[in-house]
Amino acid sequence: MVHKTAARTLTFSIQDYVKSIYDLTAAGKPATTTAIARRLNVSPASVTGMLQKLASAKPPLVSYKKRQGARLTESGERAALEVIRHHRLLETWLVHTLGYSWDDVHGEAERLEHALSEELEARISRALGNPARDPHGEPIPTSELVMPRDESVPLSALRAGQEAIVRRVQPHATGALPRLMSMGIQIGSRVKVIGISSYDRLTTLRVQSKRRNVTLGPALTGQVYVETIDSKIKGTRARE
Amino acid sequence: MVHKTAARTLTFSIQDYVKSIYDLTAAGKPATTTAIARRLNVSPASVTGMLQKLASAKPPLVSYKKRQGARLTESGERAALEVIRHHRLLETWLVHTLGYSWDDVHGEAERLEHALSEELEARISRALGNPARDPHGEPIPTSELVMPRDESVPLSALRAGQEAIVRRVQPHATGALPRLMSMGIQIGSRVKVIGISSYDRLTTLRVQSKRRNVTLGPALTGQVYVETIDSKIKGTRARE
DNA sequence: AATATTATTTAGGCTTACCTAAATCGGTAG
DNA sequence: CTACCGATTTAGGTAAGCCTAAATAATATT
Repeated sequence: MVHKTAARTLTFSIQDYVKSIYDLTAAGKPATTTAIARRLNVSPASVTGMLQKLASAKPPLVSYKKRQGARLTESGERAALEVIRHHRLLETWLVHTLGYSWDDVHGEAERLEHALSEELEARISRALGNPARDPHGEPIPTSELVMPRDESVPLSALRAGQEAIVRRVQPHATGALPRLMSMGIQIGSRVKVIGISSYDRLTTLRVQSKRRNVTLGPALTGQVYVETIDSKIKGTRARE
Repeated sequence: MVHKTAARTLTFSIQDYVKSIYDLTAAGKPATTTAIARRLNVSPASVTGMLQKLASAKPPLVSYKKRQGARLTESGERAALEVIRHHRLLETWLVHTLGYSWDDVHGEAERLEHALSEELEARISRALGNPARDPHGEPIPTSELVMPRDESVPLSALRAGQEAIVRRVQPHATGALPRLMSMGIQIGSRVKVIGISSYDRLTTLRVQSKRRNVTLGPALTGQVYVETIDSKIKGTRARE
């Protein structure tokens, strides 16, 4: 059925697309058809169709040239940030007021995000004290749709011996969150890189609070973002 | 776009239909095509189509014979109660935790009700202490999908001189809620019927707490349900 | 009973968002 | 430079849900 709600007149599907494209272009490169398809569990052919549609919408939401992937336009990015704000506020809300655990709210928020009015968004945000991060440590866009800066780097960028604090975890990789929980790693956990096997890129970490060592594969170290201890000590140093 | 969530595999649209039919058949008579159409803001032709579909679904959700209106089957009623439970829990939730006013939550809940998982439903219910009524005084079906009995009668059924307590207000009639608010009537308000003009069916009430008289037309007195004081005094007398 | 009104259904279409199968493009390996 | 492979696009369908216009049935009016 067709549903247009919340984020003005955008269908649920379109909201999902712009959100995915936002994430996929975070690294600077355009989002490829297949990457979007994988993310949305949809065939590549469907993605092509949708991209063509989004690119030729009244205010185009993506810029897109055949076989070159897609990027969000100004409007597209606004739309994406709106959805992301909804999603992350909802996650925070569910954790804070209903006792959900951080590794359990993603799917729930995914469903609710499209049904949130501006009014409700504002009330939730206010009730939570206008939080800047969600339970996974991901920054929440402001009500003016500005995404807060985030200085953290992926765990995979650290070298042996470095210490860091876990700042955020991308909740997409299914299973990543429970995995981390079971190893005693959460947002705020302090970890030290014991070693990285150059052969298979396995990273061994010490989780300080647990006095315990754990080993993570590249699938996880790419999803976990940390702030290294030195950059923290030097304060605002890394500002740009 | 097509969305199937929450209440198992029923589309949003179907959920809306069964909910409407539930309400419309409350009086015992089948729900007519046009009544459903009005309620859902849809053309009568579309309703016919949907009723045919619902009647021939795998487990039929409605029983329906050409030109005779529709009733819910067992499964249809379960589906409706599920949606209604979602809706009323959400209303209660929004009022209790986000400071919404009772005349402002209906639309919000209408959008969210379809996106509620069983899990979230249960958590909300628990957090609220498994409430039996929503902010409009409407009974909330239990988690086993039993609709609590409700002994209240429409204000329009009272005679002059009778006193009663306002128990629930049907939130559908747009504008009814703000109207009542402005007259100082809420759930729990004690009122006394001063008189009913036999000519145009206008009811004049005294709102005890406000020491104030107000006059309501039949559009309102049919939506406001009350418990008369005597039935209250005699306790469980009116049990069937 | 005949006509008018209203309610309902049928018929034919549209849009959104999917899908599969069959081209086609572009880059890499020989 | 050419063949191949994976990524992408085109073509042709499907399913939901809605709509309008026209036909038909039920009810009301005279």
